[in-house]
Amino acid sequence: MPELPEVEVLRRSLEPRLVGRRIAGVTVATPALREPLDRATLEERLLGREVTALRRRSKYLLIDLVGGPSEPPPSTLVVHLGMSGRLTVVPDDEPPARHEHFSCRLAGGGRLRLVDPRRFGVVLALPTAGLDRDRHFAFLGVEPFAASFDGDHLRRAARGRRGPVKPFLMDARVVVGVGNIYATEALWRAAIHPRRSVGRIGAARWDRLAVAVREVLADAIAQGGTTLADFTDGEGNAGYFQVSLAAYDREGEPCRRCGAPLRRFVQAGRSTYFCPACQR
DNA sequence: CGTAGACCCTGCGCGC
DNA sequence: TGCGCGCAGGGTCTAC
Repeated sequence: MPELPEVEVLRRSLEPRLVGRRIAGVTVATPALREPLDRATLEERLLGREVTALRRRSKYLLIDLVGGPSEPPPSTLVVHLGMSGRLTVVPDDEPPARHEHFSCRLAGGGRLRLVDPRRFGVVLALPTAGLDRDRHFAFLGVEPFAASFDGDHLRRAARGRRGPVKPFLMDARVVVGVGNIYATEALWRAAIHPRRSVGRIGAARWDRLAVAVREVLADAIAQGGTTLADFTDGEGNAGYFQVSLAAYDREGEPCRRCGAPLRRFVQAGRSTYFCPACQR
């Protein structure tokens, strides 16, 4: 469910509600997420600490923490929402929700909780120092809003590789944060066929694609993300970029550029939508 | 080596 | 109304 824009929207909404707050309690209700939750480590690295900042790397939300009884080194709560995760702050008297697998009680009131029906999410606590050498982050590629992400980056990354451009664009070693929706949308914006081989894309097309990726992500962030079923920000608000989707989930509907009916097919196990007339 | 497919899990919408 | 099927925004592992 959440790609980069949704995690960024979540980060921005939670930041003012969490920075400066202290974690007074940790509850692990369901350890069996994509990776088992380690209650002892979570307690050790979270309890009694104060939130200093919220960051994002790829589709991971990073909640930085300092302090605690024994002056421990800074730690970071890492949360990945998987497909169906929702992270929100709710009042203390809010009863535990179905699929509320993990929560932190905040000193002074409120509870940060993860609700995740499909349990593809990840929650872990790591030392802040050396975070990017952790296995979850060590092999991640460039952030799409970094200065180094451009057509040239894509062109060089594609060198020596084969296969269609859409799975390439979704490969986090190439560029992070671009999932099925935004890969579909970026290719539509750049008028590139999702099946086009990466070996048959010239510099001009790579440039166009890099611009399209950045634009579609920025537009989605500005509109609060895409809510297909269950994405919300940290206060429970839905996004509304779904009304701006030009290709995703629009099989049979007219292309907004040329009017031809959009088509759907399955690529690398995921639904892909494209305009057979103007995406080449 | 890189790429394709299965798999993890629950919920929902659809067709019968 | 009820049931079974297919599908869903992610990532990782195995098999070629």
